[in-house]
Amino acid sequence: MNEIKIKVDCFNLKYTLECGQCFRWKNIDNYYVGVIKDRVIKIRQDGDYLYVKSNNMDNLEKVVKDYFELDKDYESVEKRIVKVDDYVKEAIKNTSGLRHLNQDFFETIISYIISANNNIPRISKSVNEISKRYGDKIEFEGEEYYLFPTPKQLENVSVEDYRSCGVGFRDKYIYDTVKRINSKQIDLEKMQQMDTVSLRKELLDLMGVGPKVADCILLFSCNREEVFPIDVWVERVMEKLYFNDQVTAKKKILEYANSHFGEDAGIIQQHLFYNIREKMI
DNA sequence: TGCCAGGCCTTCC
DNA sequence: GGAAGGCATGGC
Repeated sequence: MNEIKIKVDCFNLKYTLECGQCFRWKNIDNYYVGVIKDRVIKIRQDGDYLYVKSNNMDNLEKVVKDYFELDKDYESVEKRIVKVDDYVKEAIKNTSGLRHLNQDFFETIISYIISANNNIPRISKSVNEISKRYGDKIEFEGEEYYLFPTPKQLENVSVEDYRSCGVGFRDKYIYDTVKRINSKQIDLEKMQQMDTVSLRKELLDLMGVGPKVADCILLFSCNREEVFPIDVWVERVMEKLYFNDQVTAKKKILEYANSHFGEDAGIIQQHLFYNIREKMI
């Protein structure tokens, strides 16, 4: 049997993969196809079960559980946050089962550097192009897939090379970040062990990483659920719901989110974001 | 054609 | 330390 079955509670695969936190999953037939670590994954959900296929079946259940945070008791989290207020309650009602992922740190850093002042289709295109050119190729069920490259694999890639992948003015930011990693100016392994405040500071030191990008990296690849990334959508929805539709400084929005949402701010942000985007797009 | 896209950097005050 | 302006590129 070339497929495993995993029981899930309070999990929605579609919401989780389509809410905009990841850029490389494709919906083909009734499967989502993507890459986790060093393997290709084909995954679909039917009710309370996930069905997963891969070119590498070793330890597949653990790999999938780690990536989708399946061992976390999300039902109690949702039960807790619906009590915050009626707006959050409404958002949860529409997006229940949406989880933040545990994505690769390096890939997430580069992907979110590319995300600045960009749109999701073009971000995906650029990340896929970089993978195709510099990442390892894997064949599965007659198709070719590419892993996101390691820093080492990008060692000799030039600013111009990145530019030709469609990343625009962010070419030099990616180049600089990769160079700092390969020259051991920064250590990705150590960074991930840091407390959130120190880690955030380290990330902000990277070219092309500002407050929003840093918070996305923290939330989508480091499990820091207390951070609250504020992009234009979150800004809009927060102003609409909590600031009487008035233009409000991000600093003020952040203060409100921290005090009002507390340790669950990041999770609530995802539900508010996806809920409003689904309605407006 | 002009504006926008899940911001950030640089310059200037 | 806060406010403007510029920025690659594709889609509408």
